[in-house]
Amino acid sequence: MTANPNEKRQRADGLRTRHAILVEAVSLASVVGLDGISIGELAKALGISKSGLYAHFGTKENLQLAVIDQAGLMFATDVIEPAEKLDPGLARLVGICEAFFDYLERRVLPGGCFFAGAVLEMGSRPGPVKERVAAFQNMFVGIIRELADQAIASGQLPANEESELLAFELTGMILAADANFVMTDDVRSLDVARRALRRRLGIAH
Amino acid sequence: MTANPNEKRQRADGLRTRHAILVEAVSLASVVGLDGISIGELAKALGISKSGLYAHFGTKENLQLAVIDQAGLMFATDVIEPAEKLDPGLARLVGICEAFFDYLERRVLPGGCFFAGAVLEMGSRPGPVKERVAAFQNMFVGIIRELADQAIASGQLPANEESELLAFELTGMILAADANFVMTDDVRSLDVARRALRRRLGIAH
DNA sequence: CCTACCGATCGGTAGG
DNA sequence: CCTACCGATCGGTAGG
Repeated sequence: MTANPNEKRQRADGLRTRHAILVEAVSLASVVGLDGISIGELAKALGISKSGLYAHFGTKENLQLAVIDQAGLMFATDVIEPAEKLDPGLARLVGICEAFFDYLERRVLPGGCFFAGAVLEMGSRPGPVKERVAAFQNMFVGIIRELADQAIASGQLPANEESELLAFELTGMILAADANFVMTDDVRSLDVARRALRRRLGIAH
Repeated sequence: MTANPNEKRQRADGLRTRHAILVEAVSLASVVGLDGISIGELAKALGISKSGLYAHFGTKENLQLAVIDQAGLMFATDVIEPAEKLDPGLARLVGICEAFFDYLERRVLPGGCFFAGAVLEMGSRPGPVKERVAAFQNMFVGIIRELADQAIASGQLPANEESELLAFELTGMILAADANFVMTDDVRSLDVARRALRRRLGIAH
């Protein structure tokens, strides 16, 4: 009755526009921050009107939540999924960290890692936006820690390693790599990160 | 001729006001970011008029530069100087990192470490503000690396340690400690940081 | 998705 | 340090 090809096209177009908005917004937010995005600036960058954005997201907060989800999707695609070809345990653990360094090197986003910035930006601002960022962060650190557990259990890492401490150190390397790369724009800072990683995990270089 | 007690009082008052402005601004910036500070909001928090702020700093950028300097002063006082009582080398290296974790635990600033946020916020925004942040970052990492070199040279750390990699790892721990503490507001996250630090440097716990 | 509009706030200035 | 003001932009809404 109500379903017709025309309506489907409209919906598909709407989704495509929505996706284009979010990709641009993630890119913008990586530079100016999640709160630094303005609807007017984003609309201008996309060549549409402000009210077009409101038609899609209603409020700025809803836009921010959608931006976090989109950034999470991109992060998963670019750094988590590539490592899933590797064996669980040490190989995949190293793979994720190296995929992150490669991700920075490819300059996917102009402001480096979206989440590194978002965690420090939103950490002291309670609310749904912070919670959404925290959920992603917990998910990521959880993966790292689980892989560390597997590496320890299988003897790929020393039995006296503690996965909680190792996960802390590795997320630290990821944050430091992002901070250094974004500050210097120099890929050699990523080589430091790669060498520190392999040395810490006792891998030949 | 022109110098009189009245003028001196005025200048001293001016400096006191300036200092009060900067302390409040550092605190505010630790939450909303260096660019997130607005002159109006800051003036309201201080109970003075916007033009009072302009009388002191002229432009927002000048205010930001002064805020960075003030934050640097506070950081030096709270985390670098306390460690200078300790012997150069390993003891002071550990001391600085632990002083940083204590600094977070005392909640000196409501948004955690000012510089951790500022580095990620300004990293991809070229200009004098970024350069001022970078200068402080380079100074701090330089101290860490120098202490690591001394610890290696004196045999307190293994001869096959590389100070560049170790400095990278320690700044990573500092960033991760800040991110976790700010996100969870849980002091136990700092215990993880302390344990990871001492384990990494081979210190008994 | 659009134009046209709202009150509030932005950084900054004039003049004291 | 103040009041009073500037043009620009903010997030958001009305009505289509």
